[in-house]
This record gives sequence, structure tokens and C-alpha cells, in this order.
Amino acid sequence: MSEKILLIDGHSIINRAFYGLPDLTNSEGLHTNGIYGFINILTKTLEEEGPQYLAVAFDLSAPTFRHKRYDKYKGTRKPMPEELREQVPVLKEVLASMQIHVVTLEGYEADDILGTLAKKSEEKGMEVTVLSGDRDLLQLATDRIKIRIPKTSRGSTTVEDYLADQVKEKYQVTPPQIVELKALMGDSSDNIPGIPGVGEKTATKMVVQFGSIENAYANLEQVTPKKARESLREHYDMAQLSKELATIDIQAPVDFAYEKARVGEMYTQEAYEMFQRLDFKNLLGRFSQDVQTDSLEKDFVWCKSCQEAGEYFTQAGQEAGAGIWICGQEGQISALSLAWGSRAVYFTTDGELSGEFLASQVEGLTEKVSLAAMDVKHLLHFLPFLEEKKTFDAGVAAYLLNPLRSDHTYEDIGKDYLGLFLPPREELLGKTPDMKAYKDQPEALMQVGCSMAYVAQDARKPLEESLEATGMEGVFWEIEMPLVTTLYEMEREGIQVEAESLETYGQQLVGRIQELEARICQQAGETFNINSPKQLGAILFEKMGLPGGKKTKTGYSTAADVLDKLAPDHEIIRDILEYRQLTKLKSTYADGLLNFVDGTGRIHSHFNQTITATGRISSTEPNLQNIPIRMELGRLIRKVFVPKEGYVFLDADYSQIELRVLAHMSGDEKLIQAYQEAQDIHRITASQVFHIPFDEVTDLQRRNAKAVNFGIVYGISSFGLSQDLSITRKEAADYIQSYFETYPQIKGFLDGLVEQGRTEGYVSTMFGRRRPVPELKASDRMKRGFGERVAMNSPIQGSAADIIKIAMNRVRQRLSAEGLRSRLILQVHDELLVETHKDEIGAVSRILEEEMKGAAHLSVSLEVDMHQGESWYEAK
DNA sequence: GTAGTCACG
DNA sequence: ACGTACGTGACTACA
Repeated sequence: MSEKILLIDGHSIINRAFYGLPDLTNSEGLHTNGIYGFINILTKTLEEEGPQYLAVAFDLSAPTFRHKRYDKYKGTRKPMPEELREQVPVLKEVLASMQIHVVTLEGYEADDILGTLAKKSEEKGMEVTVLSGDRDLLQLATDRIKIRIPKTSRGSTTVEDYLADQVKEKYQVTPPQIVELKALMGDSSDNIPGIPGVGEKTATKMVVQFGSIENAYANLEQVTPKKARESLREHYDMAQLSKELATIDIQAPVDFAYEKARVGEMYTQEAYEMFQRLDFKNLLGRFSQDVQTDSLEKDFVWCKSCQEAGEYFTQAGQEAGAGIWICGQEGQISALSLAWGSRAVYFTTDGELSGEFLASQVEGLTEKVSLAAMDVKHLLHFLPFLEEKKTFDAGVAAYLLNPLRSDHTYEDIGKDYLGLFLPPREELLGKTPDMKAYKDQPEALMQVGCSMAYVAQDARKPLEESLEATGMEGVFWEIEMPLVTTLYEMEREGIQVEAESLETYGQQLVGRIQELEARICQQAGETFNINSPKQLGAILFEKMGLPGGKKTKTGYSTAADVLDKLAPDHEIIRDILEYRQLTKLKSTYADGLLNFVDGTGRIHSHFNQTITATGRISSTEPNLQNIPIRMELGRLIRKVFVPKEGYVFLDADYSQIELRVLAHMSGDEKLIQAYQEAQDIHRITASQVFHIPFDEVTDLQRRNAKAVNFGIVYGISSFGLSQDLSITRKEAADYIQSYFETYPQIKGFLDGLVEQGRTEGYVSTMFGRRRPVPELKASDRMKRGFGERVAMNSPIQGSAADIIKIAMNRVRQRLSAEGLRSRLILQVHDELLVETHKDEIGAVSRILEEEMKGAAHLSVSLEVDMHQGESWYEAK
């Protein structure tokens, strides 16, 4: 058996991968799809070919001998998009970490390196495989040099293999004659001129007939068709030049030592860390267990004894800070990890230690040291004595520093801020909940718990430094850390629901739903699943032939805005819309909420502080921020949310907080003045934008002005506004223009935000919270447009979020400082709900009003609407 | 697991 | 020629 070498065309393969795969980015925002695809094609080919030698060739940016020969060479080539360009140096790092030999040569292209090495290896008696996306390489094929061309279509990759015979079969010419073809046809991507008027067919015919351009020229009179003959006569020089440019140099002065190219261990420690950095999680399994565990250098100790525990806590007390993690339920600690210095200890309560003992040890510890944790809100369930200004939440810090990440795990934070590669929780425990793992997988849980405590403590310094460097230490300590306590208390309190009424409400829907279901199927002429957009689309737009047209990737859109247009003419559509409404209420709200009622009749939603890109909080399990209100039938659900005995609800919401924030941030005098003069901002906007006396503004004009105001806050586009108002784009554009003429500083402000996003890479709220806007650098126009709207909207939405967070903290602190029994229990972006003791209504309404209005001092006042009621329904 | 839909600000 | 308003989360169908 002869030896085998695999030669890879680096740029062309990463190109293929980049364009063939969907967009992928790692936690640093680096695009990785090209690298990922490259590694996949590389490893797949290695498996199939099993070569002893391997090398990857890259072009250099320096001019090659071809440029010297022809200055327009590759001159018209489109520049590589930034998303791809940035991946090339990283790919080279990855290859280096995998001990894969990379070859470049100044003055030559990768093709020449590949050609030279292929021929050289063939002469040495080796079998050669060249992997490239570029068909030019086919000229190298022989019966021992195989060219492999991967093709990606719809996600799956197939590879075409060419030995000399297959080239002949497919192109009717020998591999060396591929050069003749290219010289005749030209190549627009390389800017090789070719012969005008000669395409693939004529070129192939000519080469088959004459063998070469020179021979064709020598027998010019036999060349057909006539147009090609004349063209060849006239442009023979150019054809010769083209041929020179298209010919791969097989004698490039490459310095190549086969020993360096020998295939060795690719799955090295360095490669493991590279793959982790790039978030190639599903490739990590290819590494040996040794490599995977070697990346974990920390020693974690398990402690079950009281005496040792006491000593450990004393030791930790000598330090400036300690990291902590707890697993348990209902306020009872089962296991606790404590990290300080360079160690972490795991305490469990299955022996001598008790949860109470550990909690008291921690309480003692907090007298001396400041604690850090990945999730302080969770910690508060077990350690309610923690003080917000003395405790550091690494998850919240990481979120502020990059609010675009979907989560902030110890693994990510360790990687980003400590350069530490820890096995992710997913690998150690999968989705097993902590408490289950405590029983079934104690070793793995120890790893997780200690990693959490360790990373929180060790990453604290770099995180705090980053917060200072970005000017977000104020947002962190003054807004977010106090908010941890506020949200914890809101979650703990929960909200009371009348479960029986909720059940009755659900029951009442069932009858009507069944009735509608029957009517719809009867009108359709068959029974089908109305909840399936696919089946529904087929019925409406194919069977019944309603005008609809495709709208989604997968078929017809049956969304409400499409159906709304058909509703006036078709009873079935009206029934479907009602059916949709009712089933939504039944499944998400009636049945959905019932699942979350606890033993005491209350629902405890989770308020998440580290999710949104703008700084808002979110609510889950259940989401209490999207309880119906716009439609009366849905709004009735709010009747089941009631205050406990002896209490009422006080509900306070900001009036147009985002528009007021915009007036303030932009400093637009006209808009500020408008707010000072009139109650009804939409009406005054209509009056000013449409040049109509205030008292003569029609409802329609007011509605249009309101939509424009919304549009401005969302990052205006004429398309979006035209959709919302069902008007033409032109009309929408006129509204916008007129709006900007009325409020000129708004335009300047919004343009400035986009500009800032472009130059700085992020935009900021009034309080310094940042949102990165990487989309502004995208080559895709749509993505950029999205980035522009985000740059305009985020500072507004985010500042409003900051303001209500400040208000929430102050309300919570005052309720507590004044010894009141009333509690803040819900926040819905611009609204606060307080379960208010009947004796405290006056005090609480003053607190709400003062703290909400006083949360920020803007150049327009902050206004608050307040309502009282025996249910959430009544309090709005 | 993704896509479609729809509830909220 | 293309195709988007900003920010979320839950449910259902379906591969």
C-alpha cells in the first residue's frame, strides 16, 4: 500500500462552509460557521481517506506573480464579507491547535502550493487527494491525484470525486485541457478575460476538436462558428495571457517537509480549549476523557464533618471574599459549596452537618467577608439575611456586560473572564434538577456546585473591573443588586388567585369552543385540526380557494392579520378567529395558570433579571406580564387575581414613559413643550404634525399620530408604519417626514444613536446600561436595518426599564422602612401592582406616586395613573 | 427542537 | 428585488 496525502484548499473550503451554513456565533460574537463547517468537512474527509499526511494551503493577501503579469487579475472580485474575513485567522489558530500543517507562500496562491505538492507527492509514489471548492483544481487530476469537491445543498454535504477519467467524462477534455477551457471562457470571479463571445459550449467544442488554443489558432479557418473564429483571431493574445493566468504553477518554491505534515493527534488539549472558546459543544465529545478532565485543574473537597466545616469557614473568613452556591428546597439547605483563594469545599447535610448549621456559619462569615454567587436571588431563599450592597451577583454582572447572551453559566463566565475551561453543567448533569442530582449523582453535583462558587468568586474581580471600565458600576450597584432583593421578595409573596373561578372560567369556554369547532369543520366540509396552521392553510387556501398567498417559509400564513382581511366576507374566518381567541384563553390562561397555583392559593412567577437585551425584566412559569387586557373576554381573567383578606390592590402605571424618555433624551424643545402644555400627547402630535388646530383633530388623525409615536420609539421605518396603519409606504414616509420636521431634534437624536452604535459598537441608556449592536456591521442589508432600529429603540426602552427598576427598589425599601404590611407583587414594564393593606392605602398610594414620579428627573414630568380594586381587573 | 401563532408592554 | 416595526413567553403541531 502506498502512502496517502490529503491537501486542502483553505480559503475555498471555508468559503463553501460559510455560504452553505446558517449564521453561527460564539459567546464573543465571533462568527464561526465557516470554521465549524471546515472542521466537519476536514474530519469527514480524513475518516474517508485515512491519509498519513495532511496539509492545508492558504492564499496570502500579498500580490502574486499573476498580478505582476496582469494588473487587473482578481481586480473586480467582491471583498470578502467581514463575517467571513474574521474567521480566517481563527481557523489558522484552530488548525495550529490541532497540529495540522498550514502552508502559505508569498507571491503564490494556494492553488500553486496544492499543485506543486500534489505533483511532488505523486512523483514520490503517493496517492494524493486534493480537497477544494474550486473547479480550477481539476487540471491537476491524474489517476493518482484525486480532486474532491464538496457541495452543500440544503444543509447536507455531498462530495464529487474526480480522477482524470471523471474529469474527461464530465467535461469531455483531459485535466490539463481544463486550462484551455478556462482561458477561452474567461472567469469573472478571477477577472480572467477569456475570449468575448465564447461560452462553455463553444470552448468545449474547440478544445475537443483542436486540443489547445494554439492548435486552434493554427487552424483558424476550421474554427466554427464564425463569431468564435473572428473573436479568437482578434483576441488570441488575450487568450494566451488568460491561459498563463489560469495555469497552476506546479513548481512553486514551496519549502515542504513531509514530517511536519504527518497526521498526528488532532484532539489535543489546546484544540479542546479552542473548541470550547468557539462553542463547538457537539465536537467536544471527540476528545479523550483525559483531555476533557485535564482541563479541570481545580481540586474540590467534600466535607461532611462539623469540625472540619468550622475550620473551613474560619479559613474562608480570613479572605476578602468568598464564593457560594446552595442546593436545597423550601428554604432548607441540602448542599453548599464555598470557594475562597484557589479552592472550593462542598458541604453536604447527609451526615453530621445540618442546613441550619451551614446557614448560621454563612451568616457569621458575612460579618467578615463579602459573598459572591452566580445567582443571588436563588441564594436568598436560604440566606434571607444577605445584604444587597455586600453581595455580588456574577450572573447579573455578566448580563450587564453582555445582555445579548441567552444565559450566563459558570462555564461561560469562567471561559470569558478567567480563561478557565470547566465542563459545563449540561455535560455533568444534563437537565437533571439539582435536588435530584443531590441524591443520584453526588460527584457530578459537587463539580457543578464547586464550579459555581469558584467562578463567582474568582471572576468577581475581572467582572467588577469590566463594569467600571464600561461605566456600569452605578447601574450594577444602585439598580441591579438592590433589584435582586426586590424581585426575590416579589417571587416569594406571589399573587393570590381564585382557583375555582379560574376553573369555572375555563369551563365556560369549552362549550363555545366545541360549537365553533363543529361549525368550522362543517363549513370546511371535513374534520381537521384547526390548531394546525398547515392543515388550516390547506383547507382555506387550497380546498376553499380563498385569496391568501404564501407568507411563511413553510406554506400559507394563517396569522390573524391575514385572516382579518378575509373576515368580512367569510363566516368561517370569523369563526376561526374566535376559536383561536378562545383556545388561547383556555390553554394558556385558564388551564395554564391553574398549574401554577400553590397550596396556599397563590402563584409565584419567576422574575428574570438577566434575559432581555434592553434591560427589562421578564416573567416565566407562569408569565404574568402577558395576562389579557385588550379584549374584554380575556380581560375577565384578571378578576381571578385578587388581594388577600384585608387587603386591596393598588395598581400604578406610568403614562407614556417611553415617549417622555424620548423627549428628555433628545432634548427636543417642541416635544418637551408639548408635554408641558397638553394632557393628550397624541392629539397634540396630530395637531402639530398635520398642521391642524388642536380642537379640530379627528379621531383618525389622533390614531395615526399615535401610531407614528409608537413607530418612532420602535425605530421608525416607513414599511412598518404603513403595515400598522394599512396605508401606502409613500403616505407613511410622508407622515414620518412631517413628524421629523415638527420635532427636528428627534431626528438628530435618533441618527446620532445609529451613528454611535456604528462607531462604538453599542448604545446606552440614560443610566449607562449598554446594548451592543453587532448587526450594524453586518453585510446583509436587512440585518443592518434591524441594527438601526435596535440602536434607536434600546436606549428608550432601556431607560424606561431603568426608571421603573429604580422606582421598584425605592417602593420596596420604603414599605419596609415605614413598617408597612403592603407588598409589591407584580411589575409589567410600566406598571406596578401592590397588595395593599386596607389601613395603608393612603400611605402606599403616596409612596407609589412619589417614588415612581421621583425615580428620575427628566425635562418632562413623569406621570402616574393609579387605580384601586378588589381584583386586578378592577384595579386597572 | 423549530415554526407558527398570539398574549402583553 | 428584497422584506422589517421594539421587547418578551407559552402553547400546539410536526419533523
